Amino acid sequence: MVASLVGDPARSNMLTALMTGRALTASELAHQAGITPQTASSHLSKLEAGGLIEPEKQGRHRYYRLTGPDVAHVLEGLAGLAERAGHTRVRTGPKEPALRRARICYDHLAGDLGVQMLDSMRSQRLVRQTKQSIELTGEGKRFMAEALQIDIETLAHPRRPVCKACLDWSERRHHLAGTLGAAVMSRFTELNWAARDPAPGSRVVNFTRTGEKQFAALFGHAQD
Amino acid sequence: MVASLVGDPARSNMLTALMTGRALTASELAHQAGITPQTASSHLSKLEAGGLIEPEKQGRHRYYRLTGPDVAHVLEGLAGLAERAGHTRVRTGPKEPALRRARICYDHLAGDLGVQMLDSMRSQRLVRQTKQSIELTGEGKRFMAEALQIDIETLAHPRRPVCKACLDWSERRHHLAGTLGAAVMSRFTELNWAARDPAPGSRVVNFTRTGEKQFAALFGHAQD
DNA sequence: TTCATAGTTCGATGTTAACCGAAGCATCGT
DNA sequence: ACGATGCTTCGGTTAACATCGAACTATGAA
Repeated sequence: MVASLVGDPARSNMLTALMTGRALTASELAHQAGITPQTASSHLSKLEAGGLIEPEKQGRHRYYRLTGPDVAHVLEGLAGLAERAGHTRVRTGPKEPALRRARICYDHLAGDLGVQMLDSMRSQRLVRQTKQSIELTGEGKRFMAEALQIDIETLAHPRRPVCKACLDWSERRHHLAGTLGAAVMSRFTELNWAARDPAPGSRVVNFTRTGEKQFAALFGHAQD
Repeated sequence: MVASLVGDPARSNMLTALMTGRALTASELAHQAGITPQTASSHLSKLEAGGLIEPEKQGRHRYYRLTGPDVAHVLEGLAGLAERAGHTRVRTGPKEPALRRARICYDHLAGDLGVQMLDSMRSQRLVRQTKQSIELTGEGKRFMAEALQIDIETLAHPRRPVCKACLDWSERRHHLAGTLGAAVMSRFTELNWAARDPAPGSRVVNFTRTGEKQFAALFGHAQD
């Protein structure tokens, strides 16, 4: 049954990550879904057997993509029904609630707080988001310099964008990635506002008391 | 999550039964899905909470229908994906395999054998099936009279059709209902070809050795 | 009123499947 | 050759949920 494939939270997270049309590797998908590679592997083979995704081997990577636009269409339809029912509440994947609150996504902040930050930046007009790309406004550059002592000019990178929207598996919305996202996260760490959980391999990010307060002052709930 | 609602076999059976557009009572749906009323009640409230179906009270009955054509549309889309993947294999509901082989659906034969019978009748040109209605051919009338000593003329009924296609939950295909379906089943019983399971409340139908043989001779696997 | 039917709620049971650790290929880089 | 990385397979644990029996509510019939 196809529906039961989509029904599982972890698989659903993977599929939404693939909705962009891009092909992603198995480990990227595992990361997006917040599960280990072993578990992801099992899910991916099930999705493949169900004809929803197809793999492409490339070196030691396996890239997966949706098998076709019809799949994306049905997934959108399901999302539409969920929306209509006000049923959009996030069915979180497995494991720790702390992971949903704040965690590391590669090198930047993800989870509830990560999404909240980007939301706030949008409503404060610090960034302009057009379709797939994000751009910092003049206001935004000033803000980063003054509030966080981050010089945008130093963030340019040949292969990596400064701002990038990254899909958040626990929130199903975007948080800030790119070199700016990384810079912000490391600044948080330097300022002793937050620290990665000491447990080996953990992606949880713990905020300090003052960190929480400062974060709220800068990116507190937007009223838009 | 909407998809997980559709993913469960029992719920999926109920939904496909509702795909006709008609509203069905809770017990009818339980019957179609092959589960007890208690279980059905739980499923129905979940489907209602998910916004897929809506109830209508009428006396002591609760009629359920799909909330809209968009729901039906998404369900069709899912079925389409399943089809495309050659993934149409029946994910049966719970319980006894005997129930899937042959059982009573109100008063006629359902399950694997029920579906097989109607299939065979079609390929033998005993019936003509147009969209939603089924009609016995002249050949069919002769067949019923000779092979089963059933006189079609006596089967007319003011409120009930002689032939009717009834959706089979375990096979997802039609079997024969209506007064003819009932007549055939009671003939099978009289001829000692089959008998309802003596266990109280059981819907299982047990075929005798000779019954199996005779049935196969009349409705053996069609080669169409 | 009393009985029967339709449906729900509650509690207990059982099965399924997601999950991860550990170990096993395969591929790439050196 | 060797180690590192990406991914898979295997085994055992755990949590979620479908399932049913029994008891309860509501509606209709006698």
